[in-house]
Amino acid sequence: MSVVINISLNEGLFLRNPQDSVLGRNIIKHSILIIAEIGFEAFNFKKLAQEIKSTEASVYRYFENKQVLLIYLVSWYWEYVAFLIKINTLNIEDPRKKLEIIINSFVFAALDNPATPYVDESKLQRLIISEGTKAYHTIDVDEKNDKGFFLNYKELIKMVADVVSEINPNFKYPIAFATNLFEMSNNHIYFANHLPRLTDVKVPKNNYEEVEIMLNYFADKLLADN
Amino acid sequence: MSVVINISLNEGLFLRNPQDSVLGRNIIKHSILIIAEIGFEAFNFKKLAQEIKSTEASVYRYFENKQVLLIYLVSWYWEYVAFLIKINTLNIEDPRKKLEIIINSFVFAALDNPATPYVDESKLQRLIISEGTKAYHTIDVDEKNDKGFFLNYKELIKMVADVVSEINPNFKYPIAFATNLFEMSNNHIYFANHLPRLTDVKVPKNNYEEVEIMLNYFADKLLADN
DNA sequence: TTATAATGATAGTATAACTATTAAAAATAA
DNA sequence: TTATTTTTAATAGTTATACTATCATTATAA
Repeated sequence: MSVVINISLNEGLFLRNPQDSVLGRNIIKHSILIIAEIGFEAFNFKKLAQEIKSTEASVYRYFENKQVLLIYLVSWYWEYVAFLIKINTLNIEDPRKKLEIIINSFVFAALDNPATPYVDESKLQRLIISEGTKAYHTIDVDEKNDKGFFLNYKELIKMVADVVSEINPNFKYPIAFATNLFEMSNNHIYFANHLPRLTDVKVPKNNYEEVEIMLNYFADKLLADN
Repeated sequence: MSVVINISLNEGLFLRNPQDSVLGRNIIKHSILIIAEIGFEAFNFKKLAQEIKSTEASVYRYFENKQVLLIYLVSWYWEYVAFLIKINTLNIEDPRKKLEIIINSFVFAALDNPATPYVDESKLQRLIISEGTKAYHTIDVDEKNDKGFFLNYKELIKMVADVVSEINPNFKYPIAFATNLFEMSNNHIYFANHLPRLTDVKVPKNNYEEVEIMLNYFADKLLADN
């Protein structure tokens, strides 16, 4: 028996659902691997097609262009993190404990999950950390937003912000703090690996424990009732 | 009489110092305007050359490529913010007051300064907000870092982190908090303008007051001695 | 089995990101 | 002031990217 998680994403993100065919799943799988390896700028559909022994034209039948494919991958990740949070907080009452699990889920998202056979979670997380914000730092962000391309991220943030408000209803910026937790998590892993003078934490051998401790420290200070 | 601020940047960032010639200053001036208008991806040296009535080849004599030009602009901005902070905190003793001025300087950086005749600060800030992180989110970040391309940012962060430690020597993550102040400042202005559901603040007509208040709120909570 | 859809193979266009060469103009030094 | 050097402009060319179009082939579904 095997369980397969099916992540559902906005239909506008693709021309043909990549989850429904071998070629589609290959596109997802190998685009993650290639982008994680050579970076988003050097990545293109020709290289991807060569890797999966298909053609550029075939890849274009699934995704409008590489920018939208990136948004797809990022949305997939956000949905996956939301899924992890939901199952891990299922029986938890205490909101502070819930937030702890949320923070831990950012880290846990790097563990490979056999229920997602065509996604290497560890590589995908690396991609998110180094390329993720390029998904929404584009000149046409408003049009893309109108098409609902960022809904998954917004829903995830809303979920976290609600927990923040539960912990301390008087805290004035629950949404900003929720987005900040994500951004900090990604940024400081990146800084620790590449620009260590921009952070206080270390991540030896991709052990993100210090990042987790830091985020909880920030949460405690910010959400203390004083 | 006129005062002209000369920002000094790492020599590795350019092939010929753009501050030393009319063409060079034109490159700086118009690259800011064009990138702020059409975004970094659509920007290229041909469009820039057309705008300043020069040629692609001439632009290439100043900058290796558009990525390095972006780092130059971003570094220029960081140096400028550092300069603003220094003159505005000159006679201030109280570190909490200093941090308030630092936070205010992020906002103030958008005011046009006649002492920098070839830089439109307001446009440059918009560029930093929407494209800034692309300067260091590149596959060759380590090599660029080795060449000292990000020193200006690091120095600025160090200066802010020192103030943070002055306010509360027991605070465990002064550097992370300093970088976070910058990132939050930029991100939440961007979110307020493009993805409002990712923040709690509003920036009507580029009035960044709410962002300033939020950052000070975070600073107070985080640096309170408890 | 036939129709329909998905994929592959191939070709072509416009633009980007450079590099090279030579001539003209501008700056500077003798 | 002229001669020399440096900078810029004009032009052309190369390789790669980001697509689009067409048609043949293969898989799938009715």
